Amino acid sequence: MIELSKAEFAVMEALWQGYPAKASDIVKRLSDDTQWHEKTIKTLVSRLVKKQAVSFEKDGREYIYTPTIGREAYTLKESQNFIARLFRGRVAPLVSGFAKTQQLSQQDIDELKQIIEQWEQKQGK
Amino acid sequence: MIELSKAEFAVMEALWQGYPAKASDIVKRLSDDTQWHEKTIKTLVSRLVKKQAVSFEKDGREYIYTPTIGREAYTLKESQNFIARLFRGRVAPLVSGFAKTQQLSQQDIDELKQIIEQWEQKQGK
DNA sequence: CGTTTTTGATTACAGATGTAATCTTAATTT
DNA sequence: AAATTAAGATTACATCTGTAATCAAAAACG
Repeated sequence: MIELSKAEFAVMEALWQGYPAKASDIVKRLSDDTQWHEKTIKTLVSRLVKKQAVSFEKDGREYIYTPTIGREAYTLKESQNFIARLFRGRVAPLVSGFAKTQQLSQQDIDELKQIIEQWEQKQGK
Repeated sequence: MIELSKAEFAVMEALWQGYPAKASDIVKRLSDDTQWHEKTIKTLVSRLVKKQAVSFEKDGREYIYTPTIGREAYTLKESQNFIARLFRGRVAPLVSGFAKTQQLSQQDIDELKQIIEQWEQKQGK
């Protein structure tokens, strides 16, 4: 699986916001959230290309970048890994921690209920 | 917050299994799960001491190690960070990903239901 | 056309990480 | 007592990460 560092992930977020995108677009988007130097961002983009998380097409001397992986797919993989490592693959303990420390909102609860409902539908139960 | 690398976390897991514990105990426990060399494990323990995730008492020339942070507290912090970074702080999207890819068990569902129930009790609703 | 700017490529460099090996010193064994 | 072993301390070293600076080449500007 493609592994991204935190900084690389932040760059992916900027790209996922809209693609294909030029380096300058990515830089612009990231300026809103970070103080990263343009050079830093370009280094990160290069590393993403090398890791094949991002592909590019040439347009004159500029490159037009596109993510090769979707945000959903990536975050799901990461979540699975995380949950496997910390909670032996089960999601409930994580949610439980949030509950115990009052970090669940009404919205979370509503969504969880819906997830459960759909799950039960699918189980034909 | 104390930051642990993956390898360091694995060592903490071994220590959390039972403490205070001698280095040799930790090594023994980890042999079940990993192929790490004893030297490697001791290096990791030293780094944990340096990071103050672990403290020790001398007993002759051996050290007796104790974690300074609990597993629950640490994994909660990590989870918060993770969820903040990937899902803007909300757990439901993560659970939703698991649901979509059939990674929720009946047990997960039961536990989630219980969490919800308790949450609603607390909200006095 | 020469100069400045801009783009990506290459190089830099310190700290973290994985994964030990070597060193020092004290304990154990013979 | 001499030799071996074992514990932690120190050193090692490649790779990854964060964070750029410098370089080469092409484009835009004057």
